Amino acid sequence: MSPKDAALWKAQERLMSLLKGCSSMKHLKEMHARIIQTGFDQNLLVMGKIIEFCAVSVHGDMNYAVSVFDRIDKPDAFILNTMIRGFGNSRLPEKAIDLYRRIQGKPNAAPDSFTFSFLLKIISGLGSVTLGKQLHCSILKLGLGSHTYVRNSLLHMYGMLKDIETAHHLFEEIPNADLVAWNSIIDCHVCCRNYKGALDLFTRMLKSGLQPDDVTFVVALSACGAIAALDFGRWIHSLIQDTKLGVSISVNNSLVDMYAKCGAVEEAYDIFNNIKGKNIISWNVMILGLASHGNGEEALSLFRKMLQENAEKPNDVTFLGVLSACSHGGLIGESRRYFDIMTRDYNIQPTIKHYGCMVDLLGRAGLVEDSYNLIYNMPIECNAIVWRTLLAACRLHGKVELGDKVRKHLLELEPYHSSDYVLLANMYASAGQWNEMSKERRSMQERKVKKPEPGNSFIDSL
DNA sequence: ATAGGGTTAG
Repeated sequence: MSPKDAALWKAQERLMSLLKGCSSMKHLKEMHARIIQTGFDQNLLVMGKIIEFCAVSVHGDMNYAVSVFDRIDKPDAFILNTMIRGFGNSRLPEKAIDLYRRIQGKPNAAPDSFTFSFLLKIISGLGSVTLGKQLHCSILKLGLGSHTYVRNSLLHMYGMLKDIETAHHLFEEIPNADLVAWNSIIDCHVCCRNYKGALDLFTRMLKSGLQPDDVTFVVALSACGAIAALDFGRWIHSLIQDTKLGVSISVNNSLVDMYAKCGAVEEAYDIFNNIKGKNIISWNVMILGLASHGNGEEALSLFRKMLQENAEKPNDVTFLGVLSACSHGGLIGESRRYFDIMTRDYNIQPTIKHYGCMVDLLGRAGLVEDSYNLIYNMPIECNAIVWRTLLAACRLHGKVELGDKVRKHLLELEPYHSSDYVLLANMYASAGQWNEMSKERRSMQERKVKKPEPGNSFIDSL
Protein backbone atom coordinates (compact mmCIF):
# COMPACT_ATOMS: atom_id res chain seq x y z
CA MET A 1 0.00 0.00 0.00
CA SER A 2 1.42 3.37 -0.98
CA PRO A 3 1.56 6.14 1.64
CA LYS A 4 -1.17 7.96 -0.26
CA ASP A 5 -3.47 4.92 -0.17
CA ALA A 6 -2.76 4.44 3.51
CA ALA A 7 -3.75 8.03 4.23
CA LEU A 8 -6.95 7.66 2.25
CA TRP A 9 -7.75 4.42 4.01
CA LYS A 10 -7.20 6.04 7.39
CA ALA A 11 -9.44 8.97 6.49
CA GLN A 12 -12.12 6.62 5.28
CA GLU A 13 -11.98 4.64 8.52
CA ARG A 14 -12.32 7.84 10.52
CA LEU A 15 -15.37 8.94 8.53
CA MET A 16 -16.95 5.53 8.93
CA SER A 17 -16.58 5.55 12.69
CA LEU A 18 -17.88 9.13 12.88
CA LEU A 19 -20.93 8.13 10.83
CA LYS A 20 -21.51 5.14 13.08
CA GLY A 21 -21.98 7.49 16.01
CA CYS A 22 -24.46 9.66 14.14
CA SER A 23 -27.73 10.13 16.02
CA SER A 24 -29.89 12.58 14.10
CA MET A 25 -30.55 13.84 10.58
CA LYS A 26 -29.23 17.26 11.57
CA HIS A 27 -25.94 15.72 12.65
CA LEU A 28 -25.83 13.58 9.52
CA LYS A 29 -26.39 16.54 7.19
CA GLU A 30 -23.48 18.41 8.79
CA MET A 31 -21.25 15.42 8.28
CA HIS A 32 -22.44 15.02 4.70
CA ALA A 33 -21.45 18.61 3.93
CA ARG A 34 -17.95 17.97 5.30
CA ILE A 35 -17.67 14.75 3.35
CA ILE A 36 -18.45 16.60 0.11
CA GLN A 37 -15.71 19.15 0.93
CA THR A 38 -13.13 16.45 1.60
CA GLY A 39 -13.95 14.72 -1.71
CA PHE A 40 -15.24 11.49 -0.22
CA ASP A 41 -18.65 11.91 -1.85
CA GLN A 42 -17.98 9.12 -4.35
CA ASN A 43 -16.48 6.76 -1.78
CA LEU A 44 -18.89 3.81 -1.80
CA LEU A 45 -18.27 2.70 1.76
CA VAL A 46 -18.75 6.17 3.20
CA MET A 47 -21.76 6.97 1.02
CA GLY A 48 -23.24 3.54 1.78
CA LYS A 49 -23.19 4.37 5.48
CA ILE A 50 -24.92 7.70 4.81
CA ILE A 51 -27.58 6.05 2.67
CA GLU A 52 -28.07 3.40 5.33
CA PHE A 53 -28.69 6.02 8.00
CA CYS A 54 -31.15 7.99 5.88
CA ALA A 55 -33.00 5.04 4.34
CA VAL A 56 -33.40 2.48 7.12
CA SER A 57 -32.56 3.89 10.55
CA VAL A 58 -35.29 5.12 12.88
CA HIS A 59 -34.23 8.75 12.59
CA GLY A 60 -33.83 8.52 8.83
CA ASP A 61 -35.29 10.57 5.99
CA MET A 62 -35.98 8.79 2.74
CA ASN A 63 -36.22 12.01 0.73
CA TYR A 64 -32.73 12.94 1.81
CA ALA A 65 -31.56 9.41 0.94
CA VAL A 66 -32.89 9.95 -2.59
CA SER A 67 -31.07 13.28 -2.99
CA VAL A 68 -27.80 11.73 -1.76
CA PHE A 69 -28.28 8.69 -3.97
CA ASP A 70 -28.82 10.79 -7.09
CA ARG A 71 -25.35 12.31 -6.69
CA ILE A 72 -23.54 8.99 -6.50
CA ASP A 73 -22.18 8.24 -9.98
CA LYS A 74 -21.70 4.48 -9.64
CA PRO A 75 -23.68 3.14 -6.70
CA ASP A 76 -22.78 -0.40 -5.68
CA ALA A 77 -25.10 -3.27 -4.74
CA PHE A 78 -25.09 -2.40 -1.03
CA ILE A 79 -26.25 1.14 -1.74
CA LEU A 80 -28.95 -0.04 -4.14
CA ASN A 81 -30.15 -2.73 -1.75
CA THR A 82 -30.32 -0.24 1.07
CA MET A 83 -32.34 2.18 -1.08
CA ILE A 84 -34.72 -0.66 -1.99
CA ARG A 85 -35.10 -1.53 1.71
CA GLY A 86 -35.80 2.10 2.50
CA PHE A 87 -38.47 2.41 -0.19
CA GLY A 88 -39.95 -0.86 1.06
CA ASN A 89 -40.55 0.69 4.48
CA SER A 90 -41.89 3.93 3.01
CA ARG A 91 -45.41 4.84 2.04
CA LEU A 92 -44.59 4.27 -1.62
CA PRO A 93 -42.95 0.83 -1.74
CA GLU A 94 -43.51 0.61 -5.50
CA LYS A 95 -40.64 3.09 -5.87
CA ALA A 96 -38.35 0.20 -4.97
CA ILE A 97 -39.52 -1.55 -8.13
CA ASP A 98 -38.88 1.57 -10.21
CA LEU A 99 -35.35 1.74 -8.84
CA TYR A 100 -34.75 -1.93 -9.58
CA ARG A 101 -35.93 -1.37 -13.16
CA ARG A 102 -33.57 1.59 -13.56
CA ILE A 103 -30.49 -0.34 -12.45
CA GLN A 104 -31.15 -3.48 -14.44
CA GLY A 105 -28.24 -4.13 -16.76
CA LYS A 106 -25.80 -1.74 -15.06
CA PRO A 107 -22.66 -3.78 -14.44
CA ASN A 108 -21.47 -2.06 -11.28
CA ALA A 109 -24.70 -2.84 -9.52
CA ALA A 110 -25.90 -6.30 -10.45
CA PRO A 111 -28.81 -7.46 -8.28
CA ASP A 112 -27.82 -10.13 -5.73
CA SER A 113 -29.56 -12.36 -3.21
CA PHE A 114 -30.11 -9.39 -0.89
CA THR A 115 -31.78 -7.37 -3.64
CA PHE A 116 -34.25 -10.17 -4.33
CA SER A 117 -34.98 -10.83 -0.65
CA PHE A 118 -36.00 -7.20 -0.23
CA LEU A 119 -37.90 -6.97 -3.51
CA LEU A 120 -39.85 -10.18 -2.94
CA LYS A 121 -41.02 -8.95 0.41
CA ILE A 122 -42.17 -5.69 -1.14
CA ILE A 123 -44.05 -7.51 -3.90
CA SER A 124 -45.73 -9.69 -1.27
CA GLY A 125 -47.15 -6.51 0.20
CA LEU A 126 -48.09 -4.98 -3.16
CA GLY A 127 -49.88 -8.16 -4.22
CA SER A 128 -48.77 -8.02 -7.83
CA VAL A 129 -48.80 -11.46 -9.45
CA THR A 130 -47.23 -10.18 -12.69
CA LEU A 131 -44.32 -8.52 -10.92
CA GLY A 132 -43.81 -11.56 -8.74
CA LYS A 133 -43.53 -13.84 -11.74
CA GLN A 134 -41.21 -11.45 -13.57
CA LEU A 135 -38.93 -11.30 -10.60
CA HIS A 136 -39.02 -15.07 -10.22
CA CYS A 137 -37.86 -15.35 -13.86
CA SER A 138 -34.96 -12.95 -13.26
CA ILE A 139 -33.98 -14.95 -10.17
CA LEU A 140 -33.87 -18.18 -12.17
CA LYS A 141 -31.89 -16.52 -14.96
CA LEU A 142 -29.28 -15.31 -12.49
CA GLY A 143 -29.04 -18.76 -10.93
CA LEU A 144 -30.31 -17.64 -7.52
CA GLY A 145 -33.27 -20.03 -7.52
CA SER A 146 -31.87 -22.32 -4.85
CA HIS A 147 -30.40 -19.64 -2.62
CA THR A 148 -32.00 -20.35 0.76
CA TYR A 149 -33.05 -16.80 1.63
CA VAL A 150 -34.26 -16.06 -1.89
CA ARG A 151 -36.19 -19.32 -2.14
CA ASN A 152 -37.86 -18.83 1.23
CA SER A 153 -38.79 -15.28 0.24
CA LEU A 154 -40.30 -16.68 -2.97
CA LEU A 155 -42.33 -19.16 -0.95
CA HIS A 156 -43.63 -16.43 1.28
CA MET A 157 -44.44 -14.23 -1.70
CA TYR A 158 -46.46 -16.90 -3.48
CA GLY A 159 -48.40 -17.46 -0.29
CA MET A 160 -49.22 -13.74 -0.05
CA LEU A 161 -50.24 -13.77 -3.72
CA LYS A 162 -52.61 -16.63 -2.87
CA ASP A 163 -50.86 -18.94 -5.34
CA ILE A 164 -50.72 -22.00 -3.17
CA GLU A 165 -49.92 -24.36 -6.07
CA THR A 166 -46.69 -22.61 -6.97
CA ALA A 167 -45.75 -22.24 -3.31
CA HIS A 168 -46.35 -25.92 -2.74
CA HIS A 169 -44.43 -26.88 -5.83
CA LEU A 170 -41.45 -24.76 -4.75
CA PHE A 171 -41.55 -26.23 -1.28
CA GLU A 172 -41.59 -29.84 -2.46
CA GLU A 173 -38.52 -29.15 -4.61
CA ILE A 174 -36.41 -28.10 -1.63
CA PRO A 175 -34.07 -30.98 -0.73
CA ASN A 176 -33.77 -30.18 2.98
CA ALA A 177 -36.34 -27.57 3.92
CA ASP A 178 -35.24 -25.53 6.92
CA LEU A 179 -37.42 -24.17 9.70
CA VAL A 180 -38.20 -20.93 7.87
CA ALA A 181 -39.27 -22.84 4.75
CA TRP A 182 -41.63 -24.99 6.83
CA ASN A 183 -43.03 -21.99 8.67
CA SER A 184 -43.51 -20.18 5.36
CA ILE A 185 -45.37 -23.01 3.65
CA ILE A 186 -47.59 -23.52 6.70
CA ASP A 187 -48.32 -19.79 6.73
CA CYS A 188 -49.02 -19.88 2.96
CA HIS A 189 -51.79 -22.37 3.66
CA VAL A 190 -53.19 -20.21 6.44
CA CYS A 191 -53.16 -17.14 4.16
CA CYS A 192 -54.99 -19.14 1.50
CA ARG A 193 -57.50 -20.31 4.09
CA ASN A 194 -56.46 -23.92 3.76
CA TYR A 195 -56.32 -24.47 7.51
CA LYS A 196 -56.59 -28.23 7.36
CA GLY A 197 -53.64 -28.27 4.96
CA ALA A 198 -51.69 -26.02 7.33
CA LEU A 199 -52.25 -28.38 10.25
CA ASP A 200 -51.35 -31.43 8.14
CA LEU A 201 -48.08 -29.74 7.21
CA PHE A 202 -47.46 -28.91 10.85
CA THR A 203 -47.84 -32.60 11.70
CA ARG A 204 -45.60 -33.55 8.80
CA MET A 205 -42.97 -31.13 10.01
CA LEU A 206 -42.93 -32.70 13.47
CA LYS A 207 -42.62 -36.15 11.94
CA SER A 208 -39.63 -34.99 9.89
CA GLY A 209 -37.88 -34.36 13.19
CA LEU A 210 -37.60 -30.56 13.03
CA GLN A 211 -38.11 -28.68 16.27
CA PRO A 212 -40.83 -26.01 15.89
CA ASP A 213 -40.08 -22.49 17.05
CA ASP A 214 -42.30 -19.66 18.23
CA VAL A 215 -43.29 -18.72 14.68
CA THR A 216 -44.38 -22.30 13.92
CA PHE A 217 -46.61 -22.30 16.98
CA VAL A 218 -48.09 -18.88 16.26
CA VAL A 219 -48.99 -19.90 12.71
CA ALA A 220 -50.33 -23.35 13.63
CA LEU A 221 -52.43 -21.88 16.44
CA SER A 222 -53.95 -19.32 14.08
CA ALA A 223 -55.02 -22.21 11.83
CA CYS A 224 -56.67 -23.90 14.84
CA GLY A 225 -58.48 -20.70 15.75
CA ALA A 226 -59.77 -20.21 12.22
CA ILE A 227 -61.53 -23.58 12.14
CA ALA A 228 -62.19 -23.84 15.88
CA ALA A 229 -60.02 -26.95 16.11
CA LEU A 230 -59.98 -26.96 19.91
CA ASP A 231 -58.53 -30.45 20.40
CA PHE A 232 -55.72 -29.80 17.96
CA GLY A 233 -55.08 -26.47 19.71
CA ARG A 234 -54.93 -28.19 23.10
CA TRP A 235 -52.46 -30.69 21.66
CA ILE A 236 -50.25 -27.86 20.38
CA HIS A 237 -50.55 -26.24 23.81
CA SER A 238 -49.19 -29.41 25.39
CA LEU A 239 -46.32 -29.47 22.89
CA ILE A 240 -45.50 -25.87 23.80
CA GLN A 241 -45.36 -26.80 27.47
CA ASP A 242 -42.68 -29.37 26.63
CA THR A 243 -40.44 -26.61 25.25
CA LYS A 244 -39.11 -23.38 26.68
CA LEU A 245 -41.48 -21.38 24.47
CA GLY A 246 -44.12 -21.49 27.19
CA VAL A 247 -42.88 -18.08 28.28
CA SER A 248 -42.89 -16.46 24.84
CA ILE A 249 -45.27 -13.50 24.74
CA SER A 250 -46.33 -14.03 21.14
CA VAL A 251 -46.93 -17.76 21.65
CA ASN A 252 -49.07 -16.98 24.69
CA ASN A 253 -50.94 -14.29 22.78
CA SER A 254 -51.66 -16.85 20.08
CA LEU A 255 -52.85 -19.35 22.69
CA VAL A 256 -55.26 -16.76 24.10
CA ASP A 257 -56.47 -16.01 20.59
CA MET A 258 -56.84 -19.70 19.71
CA TYR A 259 -58.81 -20.58 22.86
CA ALA A 260 -61.04 -17.54 22.46
CA LYS A 261 -61.75 -18.29 18.79
CA CYS A 262 -62.58 -21.90 19.73
CA GLY A 263 -65.09 -20.62 22.28
CA ALA A 264 -63.01 -21.64 25.31
CA VAL A 265 -63.07 -18.13 26.77
CA GLU A 266 -62.25 -19.24 30.31
CA GLU A 267 -59.11 -21.03 29.21
CA ALA A 268 -58.18 -17.99 27.18
CA TYR A 269 -58.64 -15.76 30.22
CA ASP A 270 -56.60 -18.11 32.35
CA ILE A 271 -53.62 -17.91 30.02
CA PHE A 272 -54.03 -14.16 29.63
CA ASN A 273 -53.91 -13.67 33.40
CA ASN A 274 -50.70 -15.66 33.65
CA ILE A 275 -48.80 -13.84 30.93
CA LYS A 276 -45.81 -12.07 32.44
CA GLY A 277 -45.14 -8.77 30.71
CA LYS A 278 -48.37 -8.53 28.70
CA ASN A 279 -48.00 -6.38 25.61
CA ILE A 280 -50.68 -4.48 23.72
CA ILE A 281 -51.42 -7.55 21.58
CA SER A 282 -52.12 -9.61 24.70
CA TRP A 283 -54.76 -7.08 25.78
CA ASN A 284 -56.15 -6.75 22.28
CA VAL A 285 -56.67 -10.47 21.67
CA MET A 286 -58.34 -10.88 25.04
CA ILE A 287 -60.63 -7.88 24.54
CA LEU A 288 -61.51 -9.11 21.04
CA GLY A 289 -61.99 -12.66 22.32
CA LEU A 290 -64.47 -11.52 24.96
CA ALA A 291 -66.21 -9.17 22.55
CA SER A 292 -66.70 -11.76 19.83
CA HIS A 293 -68.34 -14.14 22.29
CA GLY A 294 -71.02 -11.73 23.31
CA ASN A 295 -69.31 -10.66 26.54
CA GLY A 296 -69.38 -7.04 25.42
CA GLU A 297 -69.56 -5.68 28.96
CA GLU A 298 -66.64 -7.82 30.12
CA ALA A 299 -64.59 -6.76 27.12
CA LEU A 300 -65.23 -3.11 27.91
CA SER A 301 -64.38 -3.53 31.57
CA LEU A 302 -61.12 -5.23 30.60
CA PHE A 303 -60.41 -2.27 28.34
CA ARG A 304 -61.06 0.13 31.21
CA LYS A 305 -58.83 -1.99 33.46
CA MET A 306 -56.05 -1.67 30.93
CA LEU A 307 -56.39 2.10 30.98
CA GLN A 308 -56.64 2.33 34.77
CA GLU A 309 -53.58 0.20 35.34
CA ASN A 310 -51.81 2.25 32.70
CA ALA A 311 -50.71 -1.12 31.36
CA GLU A 312 -50.48 -0.32 27.67
CA LYS A 313 -51.44 2.57 25.43
CA PRO A 314 -54.42 1.50 23.30
CA ASN A 315 -53.82 1.33 19.56
CA ASP A 316 -56.07 1.11 16.51
CA VAL A 317 -56.69 -2.61 17.03
CA THR A 318 -57.69 -2.07 20.67
CA PHE A 319 -60.49 0.16 19.44
CA LEU A 320 -61.57 -2.48 16.96
CA GLY A 321 -62.09 -4.71 19.99
CA VAL A 322 -63.88 -1.97 21.87
CA LEU A 323 -66.20 -1.19 18.94
CA SER A 324 -66.76 -4.89 18.37
CA ALA A 325 -67.70 -5.20 22.07
CA CYS A 326 -70.26 -2.43 21.61
CA SER A 327 -71.51 -4.15 18.50
CA HIS A 328 -72.09 -7.50 20.16
CA GLY A 329 -73.58 -5.86 23.23
CA GLY A 330 -75.87 -3.60 21.18
CA LEU A 331 -74.30 -0.52 22.81
CA ILE A 332 -74.79 2.07 20.10
CA GLY A 333 -74.38 5.17 22.27
CA GLU A 334 -71.23 3.76 23.84
CA SER A 335 -69.75 2.98 20.45
CA ARG A 336 -70.15 6.56 19.25
CA ARG A 337 -68.51 7.79 22.45
CA TYR A 338 -65.53 5.45 22.04
CA PHE A 339 -65.19 6.38 18.37
CA ASP A 340 -64.80 10.03 19.47
CA ILE A 341 -62.39 9.15 22.30
CA MET A 342 -60.25 7.22 19.84
CA THR A 343 -59.77 10.12 17.48
CA ARG A 344 -59.74 12.96 20.03
CA ASP A 345 -57.89 11.56 23.06
CA TYR A 346 -55.65 9.04 21.37
CA ASN A 347 -55.22 10.68 18.01
CA ILE A 348 -55.90 7.44 16.15
CA GLN A 349 -57.25 7.94 12.65
CA PRO A 350 -60.15 5.54 12.04
CA THR A 351 -59.35 3.00 9.32
CA ILE A 352 -61.74 1.20 7.05
CA LYS A 353 -61.90 -1.55 9.69
CA HIS A 354 -63.20 0.86 12.34
CA TYR A 355 -65.85 2.09 9.95
CA GLY A 356 -66.59 -1.56 9.20
CA CYS A 357 -67.25 -2.16 12.89
CA MET A 358 -69.56 0.84 13.07
CA VAL A 359 -71.41 -0.25 9.93
CA ASP A 360 -71.77 -3.71 11.40
CA LEU A 361 -72.97 -2.34 14.71
CA LEU A 362 -75.55 0.02 13.26
CA GLY A 363 -76.64 -2.62 10.76
CA ARG A 364 -77.12 -5.30 13.40
CA ALA A 365 -79.30 -2.90 15.34
CA GLY A 366 -81.43 -2.41 12.24
CA LEU A 367 -80.19 1.14 11.63
CA VAL A 368 -79.25 0.35 8.04
CA GLU A 369 -79.96 3.88 6.82
CA ASP A 370 -77.59 5.35 9.43
CA SER A 371 -75.09 2.77 8.37
CA TYR A 372 -75.40 3.79 4.73
CA ASN A 373 -75.00 7.46 5.63
CA LEU A 374 -71.89 6.71 7.64
CA ILE A 375 -70.33 5.07 4.59
CA TYR A 376 -71.48 7.93 2.41
CA ASN A 377 -69.85 10.54 4.63
CA MET A 378 -66.66 8.80 5.63
CA PRO A 379 -63.40 10.41 4.47
CA ILE A 380 -61.90 7.21 3.08
CA GLU A 381 -62.84 4.92 0.23
CA CYS A 382 -65.24 2.15 1.15
CA ASN A 383 -64.27 -1.43 0.35
CA ALA A 384 -66.25 -4.50 -0.65
CA ILE A 385 -66.05 -6.05 2.81
CA VAL A 386 -67.84 -3.14 4.39
CA TRP A 387 -70.49 -2.99 1.66
CA ARG A 388 -70.99 -6.71 2.19
CA THR A 389 -71.43 -6.14 5.93
CA LEU A 390 -74.16 -3.66 5.16
CA LEU A 391 -75.72 -6.03 2.63
CA ALA A 392 -75.86 -8.74 5.29
CA ALA A 393 -77.64 -6.29 7.59
CA CYS A 394 -80.11 -5.44 4.82
CA ARG A 395 -80.80 -9.11 4.37
CA LEU A 396 -81.21 -9.63 8.10
CA HIS A 397 -83.72 -6.81 8.43
CA GLY A 398 -85.47 -7.30 5.09
CA LYS A 399 -84.37 -3.89 3.68
CA VAL A 400 -84.54 -4.86 0.03
CA GLU A 401 -84.51 -1.34 -1.38
CA LEU A 402 -81.27 -0.35 0.31
CA GLY A 403 -79.89 -3.79 -0.42
CA ASP A 404 -80.37 -3.05 -4.12
CA LYS A 405 -78.33 0.14 -3.76
CA VAL A 406 -75.55 -1.67 -1.94
CA ARG A 407 -75.58 -4.33 -4.64
CA LYS A 408 -74.61 -1.72 -7.24
CA HIS A 409 -71.55 -0.68 -5.24
CA LEU A 410 -70.49 -4.28 -4.81
CA LEU A 411 -70.86 -4.95 -8.52
CA GLU A 412 -68.40 -2.15 -9.20
CA LEU A 413 -65.84 -3.31 -6.67
CA GLU A 414 -66.04 -7.09 -6.72
CA PRO A 415 -68.40 -8.34 -9.39
CA TYR A 416 -67.29 -11.92 -8.96
CA HIS A 417 -67.68 -12.52 -5.27
CA SER A 418 -69.87 -15.59 -4.91
CA SER A 419 -71.20 -14.95 -1.43
CA ASP A 420 -72.84 -11.69 -2.52
CA TYR A 421 -75.21 -13.58 -4.77
CA VAL A 422 -76.09 -15.95 -1.98
CA LEU A 423 -76.75 -12.96 0.28
CA LEU A 424 -78.82 -11.19 -2.35
CA ALA A 425 -80.78 -14.28 -3.36
CA ASN A 426 -81.47 -14.86 0.33
CA MET A 427 -82.57 -11.28 0.82
CA TYR A 428 -84.98 -11.39 -2.11
CA ALA A 429 -86.28 -14.78 -1.04
CA SER A 430 -87.04 -13.66 2.49
CA ALA A 431 -88.89 -10.65 1.08
CA GLY A 432 -90.89 -12.96 -1.20
CA GLN A 433 -89.37 -11.46 -4.37
CA TRP A 434 -88.96 -14.73 -6.20
CA ASN A 435 -88.36 -13.23 -9.63
CA GLU A 436 -85.46 -11.16 -8.34
CA MET A 437 -84.11 -14.18 -6.58
CA SER A 438 -83.94 -16.33 -9.70
CA LYS A 439 -82.51 -13.42 -11.71
CA GLU A 440 -79.71 -13.18 -9.16
CA ARG A 441 -79.06 -16.88 -9.45
CA ARG A 442 -78.89 -16.80 -13.22
CA SER A 443 -76.52 -13.82 -13.22
CA MET A 444 -74.27 -15.65 -10.77
CA GLN A 445 -73.95 -18.61 -13.13
CA GLU A 446 -73.31 -16.31 -16.09
CA ARG A 447 -70.57 -14.45 -14.26
CA LYS A 448 -68.87 -17.61 -13.09
CA VAL A 449 -68.18 -18.38 -16.75
CA LYS A 450 -66.74 -14.94 -17.47
CA LYS A 451 -64.60 -14.72 -14.36
CA PRO A 452 -61.13 -13.47 -15.37
CA GLU A 453 -57.77 -14.69 -14.09
CA PRO A 454 -57.09 -13.26 -10.66
CA GLY A 455 -54.36 -10.82 -9.77
CA ASN A 456 -53.76 -7.55 -11.42
CA SER A 457 -53.12 -4.41 -9.51
CA PHE A 458 -52.21 -0.91 -10.52
CA ILE A 459 -48.54 -1.81 -10.47
CA ASP A 460 -49.02 -4.33 -13.27
CA SER A 461 -49.47 -1.51 -15.72
CA LEU A 462 -46.02 -0.05 -14.94
C1' DA B 1 -21.45 -3.14 6.18
C1' DT B 2 -27.53 -5.45 4.18
C1' DA B 3 -31.44 -10.50 4.47
C1' DG B 4 -36.00 -14.96 5.08
C1' DG B 5 -41.18 -16.80 8.36
C1' DG B 6 -45.67 -14.93 12.92
C1' DT B 7 -50.34 -12.98 16.40
C1' DT B 8 -55.27 -8.50 16.84
C1' DA B 9 -62.40 -6.65 12.28
C1' DG B 10 -66.38 -9.08 8.93
